[in-house]
This record gives sequence, C-alpha cells and structure tokens, in this order.
Amino acid sequence: MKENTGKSKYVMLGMLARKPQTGYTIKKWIENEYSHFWQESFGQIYPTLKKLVAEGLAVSSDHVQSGNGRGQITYSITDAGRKELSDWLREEPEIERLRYEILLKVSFGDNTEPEVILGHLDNFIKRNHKLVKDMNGYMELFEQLKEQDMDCTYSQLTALCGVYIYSAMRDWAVEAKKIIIEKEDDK
Amino acid sequence: MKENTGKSKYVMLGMLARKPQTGYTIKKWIENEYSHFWQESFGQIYPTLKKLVAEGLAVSSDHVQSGNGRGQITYSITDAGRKELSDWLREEPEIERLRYEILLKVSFGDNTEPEVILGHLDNFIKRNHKLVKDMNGYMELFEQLKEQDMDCTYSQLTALCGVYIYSAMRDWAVEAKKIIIEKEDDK
DNA sequence: AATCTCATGTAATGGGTTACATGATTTT
DNA sequence: AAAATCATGTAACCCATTACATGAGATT
Repeated sequence: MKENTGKSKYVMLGMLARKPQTGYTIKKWIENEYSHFWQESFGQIYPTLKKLVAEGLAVSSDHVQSGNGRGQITYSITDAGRKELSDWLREEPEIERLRYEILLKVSFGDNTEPEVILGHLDNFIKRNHKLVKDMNGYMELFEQLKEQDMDCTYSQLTALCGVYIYSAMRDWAVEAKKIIIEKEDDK
Repeated sequence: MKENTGKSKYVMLGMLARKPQTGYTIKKWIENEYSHFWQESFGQIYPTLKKLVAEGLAVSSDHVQSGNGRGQITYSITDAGRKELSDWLREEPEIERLRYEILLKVSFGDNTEPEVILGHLDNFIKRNHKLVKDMNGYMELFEQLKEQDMDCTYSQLTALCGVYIYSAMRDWAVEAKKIIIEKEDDK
C-alpha cells in the first residue's frame, strides 16, 4: 500500500492552500495559469481530492450544494494538509525528464528532406513566439495586480520562466534554420 | 489491438537507421547523447525491437552470437522501416507537455520560507550551469567531427538546443533569486 | 572471491490520459 | 431546440519505469 498519487496530491494541496475550491475550479485554474508547466486531468483530480480527505489533509464541505448542475463539492485544506504541503516544498525537486519530440525529429533529420525539418522548425518558431507574447501578457497582468497591493511574486516568477524558456526555444529554432540552410547551400 | 508503442518505436527506427545495433548499444547511445531530451528503458527497448521485427520494420540477424555473456542480437532496419521512419518524420511533432516540479514549488512559494525556494533555485542554477558546460562540450566535439568531414549537423543542433535551454533556465533562476531577495528586503 | 560490465528479457506497478456516463443550467 | 458550460465521477487503457531473473566474461 504505497499510496503514491505522484505530484498531483501536492498540486491539489497547493491549490486548496490558496482558497477552498471545487475540483472543477482547480482544473480551470491549472488550465489557465499553469498549463505551460503543469497539467492535470479530471481523472486525476477527483480521486486525488477524495484521497486527501481520507488522509485528513482536506475536508469536503457541502456534499451537494444545489446551485447549478449536479451540485458541487468544495474542498478545504486542513492544518495537516498545510504541514504536508510545506514538508514537500522543502524536499529537493526531482530532476525533470524532458521529452522533446521535435528534437528527436531534428536528430533524425538525415532520414528526410531538409524542407521537412525546416517546416517543423517554422511551426515551432511561431508557437513559441506566441507563447512568449502570452507570457509577457501574464507578466503585465501580475504587474498590475502588484500595484493594487496583491502579492503575486511567486506566480509572476513562473510566467517569467515561460518568457525565458520560450524565447530560448524560439531563438534556437531560428538559429537552427540558418544552420540547416547554410549547410544546404554549401552542397 | 491498437498497437501503440508510442514514440519508442520511432526512436528505435532512428537508431537502427544509423547502423545495425543491439538493444544494449541503443540504450547506451540514448544515455550518452540523447539523455537531455529523451530517455528509454530496457523495459521499452527490448519489447519494441521485437515488435519492429514482427511488423517487418526490422530484422534480427544473429540470434545468439557467442562473444561475451549471453550473446547478443543485432537488429537492422528494413526498407519498410525506413519508410515508416520517414513518414513519421513528416508528421507534425506533438506539442510537448512539460512538468517542471521546480516551477510548481516556486508557484507555491508562499507556503514556506523564502530560504527554501532560494535553496532550490541555487541547486537548479548549479545543475543548469553544469549542463550548459556539458552541451558546449558536445558542441566542440561535433565541431571536431565536422573538420574530419563527418556530417553531424542535426545532432549538433540538438546540443545547441541544450545550450539555449539550459542557459535560459539558469539565467531565469538567477533573476528569480534577485526578485525574491528584493521582495524580502522591502519588508 | 566478489564485483562490474555486457546482454537480454519479463512481470509488477504506477501514473496519467481518454472515453464514457450523468444531468442541470445557461446561452445561442 | 440545440449546444455549450458547469460539475462529478469511473473504467479502460497506455506508456513507462522499476524490480527481478539469468548468466558469462573481465576486472579488482
């Protein structure tokens, strides 16, 4: 019985630490503000929330609250939950294992025409360019919140990371295209 | 029967496209040159290779070749395999889903002391700094190979991506530390 | 003698997404 | 009237890692 909900458990705790919420709003929250570095599906969220309650890390207030639809369940974090979250925060973060399919395709580039790879890079540049703009949008939004005395430094830092990473990816792809084209011209 | 070996199938094909190999050497190859953007375990490699043979995308020459140990099985790609690889290369790469645990912890930073997050960032900086050096080492190595007329442009591009991405991560973390410290000083 | 590396393989386990089921309210 | 959104939940499936099993040759 090695209860392992992986990281989802702590994500739920982190979300509930901000304010009591339903599984549904947690999902929306993650989609909106976390999607560039984290994602959770309902298939994870609902069972995990139930486990939190079973472990005493959260409580589910209002079993069925008739508002709209089927009724919603609001979860709140307990003191034990805050302790669990804070313990986890102290642990050294795991080294992330990346799986960039585009790098795989680039590395196998010899097995196709250069145009194929150049095409992928073009799309990649466009996507990352848009992401940089999105992240800068978030940065501004947080800046405005700060002026209204709302503390959101840590959230802003994740957006800043997005700016850095997506800019780097875009710049790399631009450079990569140049190098491939140069190589083709040399032939 | 939706035979889905995910991406591993194409990784194996890409490896065999370079030269006929054993599962063991494929593992070593991926560990050495791909680990920063891809990884495969034996539990994936061996069954996948067998499936490739079953699908006619590879052939296994030399069932048991007494050399050392239990004997090795060398796999070679077939024409059908090359076709499959090239078809896959043409497909638009999937959008990668990142899961950066450190960003999760940063975003929940309010639930712990700033020193905890600063500590994580310190380690993150060190790790990424080392990775940048490693990637630059690869870059040089590939440069030398180029001078010996070996074509390795595409492999070099993945190392270049490593330089870009790890530099960005390191620079972000340095900046993030500054911002957190500034905020603390303001209090 | 013990351990490390080469070498292949399977079974158990875990973590996560997708698809499906249900159903009320709100918007088009 | 139809479609979208709110809202919760389960089951199937897939992918991947880990642990385990086997065993020979080389090294310490």
